[in-house]
Parts: sequence; C-alpha cells; structure tokens
Amino acid sequence: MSTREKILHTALELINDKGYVHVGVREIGRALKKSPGNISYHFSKKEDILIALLEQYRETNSALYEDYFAGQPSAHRFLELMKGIFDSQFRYRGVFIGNQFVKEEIQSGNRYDYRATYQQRLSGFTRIFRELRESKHLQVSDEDIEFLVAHIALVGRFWIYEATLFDKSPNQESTVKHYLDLLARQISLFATPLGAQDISEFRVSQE
Amino acid sequence: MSTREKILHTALELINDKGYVHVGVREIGRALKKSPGNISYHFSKKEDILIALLEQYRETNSALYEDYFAGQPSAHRFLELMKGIFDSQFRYRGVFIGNQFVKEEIQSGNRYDYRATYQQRLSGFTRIFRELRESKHLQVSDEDIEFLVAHIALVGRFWIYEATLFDKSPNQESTVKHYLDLLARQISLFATPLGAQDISEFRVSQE
DNA sequence: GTCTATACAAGGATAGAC
DNA sequence: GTCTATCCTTGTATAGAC
Repeated sequence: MSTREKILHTALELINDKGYVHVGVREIGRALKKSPGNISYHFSKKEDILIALLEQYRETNSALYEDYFAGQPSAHRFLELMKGIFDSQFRYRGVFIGNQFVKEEIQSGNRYDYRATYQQRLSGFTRIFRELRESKHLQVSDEDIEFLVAHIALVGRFWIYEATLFDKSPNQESTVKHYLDLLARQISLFATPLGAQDISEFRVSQE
Repeated sequence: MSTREKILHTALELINDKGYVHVGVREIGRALKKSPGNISYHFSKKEDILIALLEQYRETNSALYEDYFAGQPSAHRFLELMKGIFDSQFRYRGVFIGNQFVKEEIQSGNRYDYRATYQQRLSGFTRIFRELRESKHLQVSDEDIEFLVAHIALVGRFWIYEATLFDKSPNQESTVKHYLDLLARQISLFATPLGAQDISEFRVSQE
C-alpha cells in the first residue's frame, strides 16, 4: 500500500471515529509514524484528503448503479441496490457528517463536482421508478415518482446523520436494516401485488 | 438589549450567513465594537453561544407544541404546527448546519439535554397521530404511526440541511412551502376523506 | 520523488488591569 | 463589565536532507 493510500485509510478510520474537525494533520502523521509535513506533501490541504475519500465513495456507488442498470428492473433488485449504497455510506460516514466543508465543496464545485453527480443520481432514480412502473412493480403517477424521488434524495442522504446523532458508533447491520425497512415501507405504499411480494421477499431475505 | 442578547443576535446572523466554523470570536466582537475578551466574558466558550441559541430555538418550539395541544386535533392544524416549526428552524438554520459540535453536545448531554427533548417530541408526534386517527382525519395502524413518526423525525430535522446544500441562502417562503408540501403528501397517503379535504384546504391556504 | 524539521498565521481561551 | 496582552493548538508552507 502506497503512503498515499495508507494516509487515506488511516484518515477515514480516524474521521469515522472522531469526526473530521477533530482529526489533525499531526495526528494522522503520528498514527502512521510519519511527519506532519509528509502528510502535507501527499495532500497539500487537509480538505484534499476529504476530496479523495469522496472520490472513492463516488466510484463505489457508480459501480453499484451500473450493476443495477445492467439487469432487469425489480423492486427486489432496487432494494438490493439501496442496501449496497447504504453500506457504502456507512463505511464513509465520517466524510459526510458534521463538517461544513463538504457542503462548501458542493457549493463551490471547484474540485469535486457533486452537483452534477447529484443530478445524475436523481435522474437515475426517476428512471428506476419509471421502469418499475412499466414492469408492473409500482403503480405510480408522474407526480408520485417526483414525490418518491424527493423522498429518497433526502432520506438516502441524511439517514446516516440521524443514525450517528444519538449513537456515536452504531451497529452497521441493524442500522442499515432499519433505514432500508423505512424505504421498503415507503415504496410499498405505491406497490402492485407483484411489487409487494417482491418487497416482502426482500425483507424476509434480510432477517 | 443587553450585551449578551446583542452577542446572540449578531452571532446568529453571522452564523446563518457564513457557518459556525467560519465565524470567529474576534469577528463577533468587531461587529459589535467590543473586544474579543469581552465576548469570552459573556460566553466563556464559543460553543456556549451555540448552546444559548439552541435554547432559544427550543423555547420557540415548545410554545408552538403547547398551542397545538391546547386546541382541537386536525390535519390542518397539524400542518400549521409544522409550518411554525419549519419557519423557526429556518431562522436558526446556521445553528444546525455544518458543525460537528451540535452532534457532540447532543451525545454528551452535558449542558443541553437534547435527547430528552427529542424523546418528548417523538412521543408528541405519536400522540398527534393517534388523536388524528380518533378524530377520523387519518386511517392508520399502530405500525403506520411508527412509520410516520420515524419519517417526520428524519425529514423534520434534515430538510434544512438539504435546502442549504446547493443554495447558500435559499428563499424562506418557497423552501418551507416545498418541504411542507412533501410532508402533506406523505400524510395524505394515510388520510380519510375528511383528512384529505383538510390537507387540501391547507395547501390552498398556502398558495 | 519522498520525507523531516521548523516557522508562521489564525483562532480559541485565559489572566489580570481598569 | 470591559479591555489588553499572552498562550496554546492547529492548519499550512517551505527549506533542505536523503
């Protein structure tokens, strides 16, 4: 593992544990028995570490979406996709939580074009729901789809904040299960009998 | 207005505008033509300013809940309550957004017992939905209520994060309207004809 | 190209004079 | 209640060794 990769690995662990603002450049160096200046050599700004982690996260997710779109649309496979995304968000939780910076980076769009990725994700979800309508898993109007997409955009982004709000280090399995369950119940409200069966099968498979 | 109140007022403005981490003690002092040491005299730690603002926010909200529970339960009045809460969250948006600290304060529970307040709010929502069932506005099982409460807890806390994610200073009226609308649509899914009429009346009144 | 040592600036916190 | 002076930590930049 290169020094750069080691830094990212250690930084993510520390950030998940203590939060971005409380992890100093000196501390990352100490954990790796390197000098703080060496960290600066690989990442000239502390924020650059966060950018690199965000990039890793985005690549993981893009692969998950590609997998989904390569197969047949179904409520079951959609929930599997969401489980993959939630697991990956959990792994990178420290990157999202409690730092003004990610927000600023998103707003400035200088280095990490989050806005474009986000728009892509939203149209991805719109496409997913339209396909689930065509495949008779969901019975939804265009307005319903808009509503569901807005819902997923919010829940899918902020569940991890809520999960770590009262519990500093929650259990990944039960936490992801809880929020997936909420999501499953939400789309159940628009499911056809076929979709409902698919969803209940998924929920059983997660027991 | 006492110096203490002036500090809180100015700090909230600056924090809403620039974010907590980017507002320095020296800067608050400069805006008030006071020395930084004087700010420290009134609030020995920068975090204490945030605590005091959280306290103001909580008091505003408690009054709103009391008003609601003093009257008759209805879907319309419930949405009015939520509008009051959303407006107040908007006013204090900088306090919630982009700082690790509020989270830590919640977790430690040293000075600001957020956990207890939060639990109160959750049982408040459970009560509200049970009453709306009794008054024939909603047709919900106990499981549905649990689901709706979980939903409101998440959306009601994090909509303001989402709203400021891509837009640094969003328009209060249209933003609150958008998220209230999502909320109205969500409870519409469980509404009786009476409740549905109540909800659509509310939506019309917000045009 | 990789790393260490070190200097500098900015911001929160504190002691003590008035 | 208010101010000045000072300390300490932390992000950042750079000179120079290997």
